[in-house]
Amino acid sequence: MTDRNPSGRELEILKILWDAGPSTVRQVHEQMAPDGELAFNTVQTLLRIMDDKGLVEHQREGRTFVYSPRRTRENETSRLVDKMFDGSLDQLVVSLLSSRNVSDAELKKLEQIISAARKRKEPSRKGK
Amino acid sequence: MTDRNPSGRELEILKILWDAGPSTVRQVHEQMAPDGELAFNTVQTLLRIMDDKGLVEHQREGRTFVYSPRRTRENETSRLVDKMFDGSLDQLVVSLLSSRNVSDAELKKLEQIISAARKRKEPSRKGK
DNA sequence: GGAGAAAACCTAATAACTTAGGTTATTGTG
DNA sequence: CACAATAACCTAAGTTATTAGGTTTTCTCC
Repeated sequence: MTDRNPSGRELEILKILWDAGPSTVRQVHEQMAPDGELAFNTVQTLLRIMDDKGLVEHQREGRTFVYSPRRTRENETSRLVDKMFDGSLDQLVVSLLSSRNVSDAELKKLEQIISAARKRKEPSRKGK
Repeated sequence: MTDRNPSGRELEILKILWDAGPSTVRQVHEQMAPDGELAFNTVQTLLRIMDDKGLVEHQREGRTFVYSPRRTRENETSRLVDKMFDGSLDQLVVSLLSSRNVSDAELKKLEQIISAARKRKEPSRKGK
């Protein structure tokens, strides 16, 4: 039970909580089903179960519960990369670049992100 | 039915097929459960169901079936990124860099991968 | 050809996921 | 106070996932 993965709907809810921050059942419901494709109660049940499983936690706010994700998107993604690529970030990126059309602007941004990460790493390479 | 996601075990099996190439039930079983934690029949059933769902396909080879994945790892990953990050590759990478310790060697390799992708995209243009 | 092994095929039970209806408690309003 | 609204709580039904035991088929070897 240590690390069961979130199922489809669970992931959907986690994503909403990641994007929107701590939310009430109502708020999550509105995000998931703005046109009522899903009952309020359904979302409520899902959240309660996820609470039991430790995927989210809640806090009373007056008489309503405010739910927050327990796992960060970072960790969740990391687990996925481990699962799909044995942890190889390189492989993941190669894979993504080959499967989707990435704009030059995005590539450029990526380049910057990487080089920034390298700079952050380099200067402290003396300590050991 | 168009795009249901593979569940835990299914993903595990897909990964084996991606890594090892087309395999028989026995081969998959040995990969998944070298010490018999899972029955042969279990793996066989999983593969048959995945076949029904179109996640894998099979081919007779003598009297045994050889299974191959129908979806590429690339596509599967792509779908996941869409789900978690609304398709933003940048966000994904930022996220991963923050959640794991990436070696400088790996970062360097990443840089090369990306700059190669850029070149492929705009052969006529110059880098900065 | 028959015995044994290995494979596919059939079946089923349990657990987990997904959905939502009904019930109860709280609170704000006329 | 009574009533409507809103929220949590309880329950359950239908579906999918996970697991594996039997059964039948097919091959191989003596």
